[in-house]
Amino acid sequence: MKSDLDAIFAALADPTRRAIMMMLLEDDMAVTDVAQPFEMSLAAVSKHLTILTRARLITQEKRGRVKWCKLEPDATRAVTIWMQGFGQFEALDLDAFERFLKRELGSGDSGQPKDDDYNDD
Amino acid sequence: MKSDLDAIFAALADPTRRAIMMMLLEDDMAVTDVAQPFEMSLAAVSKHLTILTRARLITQEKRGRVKWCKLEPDATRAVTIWMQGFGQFEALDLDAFERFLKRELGSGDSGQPKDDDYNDD
DNA sequence: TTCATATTCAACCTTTTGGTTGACGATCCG
DNA sequence: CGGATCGTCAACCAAAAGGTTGAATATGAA
Repeated sequence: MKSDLDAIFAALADPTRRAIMMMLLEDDMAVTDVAQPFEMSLAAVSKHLTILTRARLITQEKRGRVKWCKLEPDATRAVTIWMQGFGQFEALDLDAFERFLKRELGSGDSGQPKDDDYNDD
Repeated sequence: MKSDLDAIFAALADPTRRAIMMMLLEDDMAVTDVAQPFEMSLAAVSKHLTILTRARLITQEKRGRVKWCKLEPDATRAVTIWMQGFGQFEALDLDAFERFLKRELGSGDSGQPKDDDYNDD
């Protein structure tokens, strides 16, 4: 079972998808409108939107024949909490980080170490 | 030319690499020691470390025959600033986000829209 | 009904990613 | 010196990612 963070980071690793996120920051948009500024097919953009949706970074709601895309700002919370553990950031909430870390490590990822010595704190 | 964020997010999308980051949170480590808990070859882990290094999430310093890996906490700053634009986070610094966004959009990524209407605020 | 629009699906292709193995260069130790 | 250890390199491989095109499905409008 893949971690949520896998999907979220992978989704954000693509510049097209980050650009889409920024576009949606201004307003909700239909798939066709999202696609318009890009030099690629509508099908390709549709796939990008699917990836963002599966990562729960956006939601898509169909009204009539138009599918509206909107940001899901809560999704960035997991990432921000994760990131905060690493920076020497003012807003560091180490407790939240620890709790998140336990859940993340407990999810049985195949990429995880077989030995979790470094995990018991 | 690839954005820094491409490399950073891509690096963090892999659970092995995130686990490595968490291990390094506790202490600097030699490559062999980083590899020890994982069920994969030393060469594979060495590649993961190279990817983290190129993303500037860690640094590697060779002393004798041992290469020490250590976290580079500043690197997470770019991500955190980027993320903050999306969440409804207390620590939202919209100015920093806007400046970062301009630089990111200005970097001539092939994945970027040809039209930047959504960018002029 | 018929036509146009909105979006996805399916098949396909190329490049990238994440892993393997074996050989190699560098360094420490006896 | 000779042998063990540390780490990378090179060649290779399978699977996933990101794109294409053309056909299919829904819905809206005339």
